[in-house]
Parts: sequence; structure tokens; C-alpha cells
Amino acid sequence: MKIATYNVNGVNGRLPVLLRWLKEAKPDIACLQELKTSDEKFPEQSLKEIGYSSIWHGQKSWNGVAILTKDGYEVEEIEKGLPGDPEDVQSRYIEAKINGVIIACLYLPNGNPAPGSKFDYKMTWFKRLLTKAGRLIKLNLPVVLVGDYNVVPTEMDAHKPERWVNDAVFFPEPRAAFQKLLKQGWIDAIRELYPDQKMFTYWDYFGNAFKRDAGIRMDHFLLSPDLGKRLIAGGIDKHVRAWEKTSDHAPVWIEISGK
DNA sequence: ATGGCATCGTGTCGATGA
Repeated sequence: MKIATYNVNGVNGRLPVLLRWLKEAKPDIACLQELKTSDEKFPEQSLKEIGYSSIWHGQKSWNGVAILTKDGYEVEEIEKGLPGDPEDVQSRYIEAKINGVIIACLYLPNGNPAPGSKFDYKMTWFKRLLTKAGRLIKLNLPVVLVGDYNVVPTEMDAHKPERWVNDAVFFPEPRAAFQKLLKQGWIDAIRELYPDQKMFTYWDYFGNAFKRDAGIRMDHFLLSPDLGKRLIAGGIDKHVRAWEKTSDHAPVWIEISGK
């Protein structure tokens, strides 16, 4: 089973790129972030026409997450919105059970400018995620905690770490929180497959960042321990970042053995 | 220290992102 994640940065503006990538990559499950659309304007029909069913948690203009599945899979929606703060109106979390696997699709707050209130929100959200992740891993079920974490875990995950030291994605606090997730037992799938390689999932639009390969790795697949044993392949669809009208992120995918 | 570039909305610029 192939599972992918893609921060589309506007699902309607990006629709041609999204459809082209789906037809090419053919993931069984695709988790999307930064839909930037209200629920009403989610392009359900266009995705249906190429064989994907969707569940989504949208929000006008900002944020938004979705889980797409190839027709034929049964999707049991579990939750929209991350628990822990009823006042939080931002759409950044959606969870479903598909084919016996719990898929938690998330878009962690960026947190810039840091320090400040947005950074505080990032860390509060991260603490709620740690609580949620701790509960999920205790279920002893196959779980995928996947999406745009807005965290560059280590220096190896940045082309030029110095460029990011004043950015919330590279601040010590979110990096420490990411390490806490790993300590819970989650496996960073891409790092597991490529322990020594610089692997990027995001490149700035400006300064020819993609051509210079001046990227960072912020989109992550965290796998529950049992799923980690079923990990057989994974990668980054870097070529998609070179397409016309493309997102600043590239899709990331993994292949899990079994049904 | 800043901007670079791109998205969305009801706009022709501001807010947001990273």
C-alpha cells in the first residue's frame, strides 16, 4: 500500500498539478495540507473523476487538511480537528481508519515570526499533538502520523542550517518536541530509509532555491513501531517541484507491505 | 535587517506563509 503526503499550498489553485501528480504517482492514500479553501469549495468532484474519494477539513483562505483514497477502500472518519482546545478554530488535523491503518493527517502551525504569539500557538498545538500521539501509539494498531510538521528535525535536514536559525521551523523548542515524538516510539520513515542523505521536501519560491537545491525537510511520515517493520520503500517526488504553478513543497511517499 | 515569491479574498493590496 502506497501512502503519500503533499502540502499543496492551495488545493483549487493547484488542482492541475495535484491531478497530474495523482495520475502519475497513483498513491492508495494521499494526505493533503494547506487546502486554503472553505469546505464548500473543496474540489471533490474533480478528484472523484480520476478515481479518488475524499474527506476534508477546510477553512476559508487558510490551512485545511484532507485524506484522499483510491475508490474501493473503505474510509472510516474518526476525527476532525486536534483535541485539547475547543477554542482552536484552525483546520489542521483529520484522522481516519483505512484498510486497518489509522491515518492522522496534520498541518502543524508554522510559528513565524518567532518568538511571539504565533510561535506560542505552534508550541501549544505541538503539546496537544504529543498528547494525541501518546494515546495513538498505545492503541497498538498500525498508525501513520503524517503531514507538514513545519519542523526541520536536525542540521542534516537543511541545505544550509545557518539560513534557518532565526526561523520557527528550526527553533530548539519544536525540534525538541519532535524528538519527544520519536521517544514515544514513532519511526521517522524517510530518515529510516535514508539515514545519511540530505532529503528535502520544501524549497523557497524565491532566490532560485529549488535550482540550487537549497531546501529543508519538514514533511514527515511517523510510523507506529509495528508499521515501521512493514516499511519497504519511500521517497520524495522532487520532480513535481519543478512543474509549472507548483507548490513550494514536494510530495513524499512510503510503501507499506501487506494488504 | 530585509526581501525574495506565491496563495487567497473581493481585491487591484493586505494577510499569511516559511
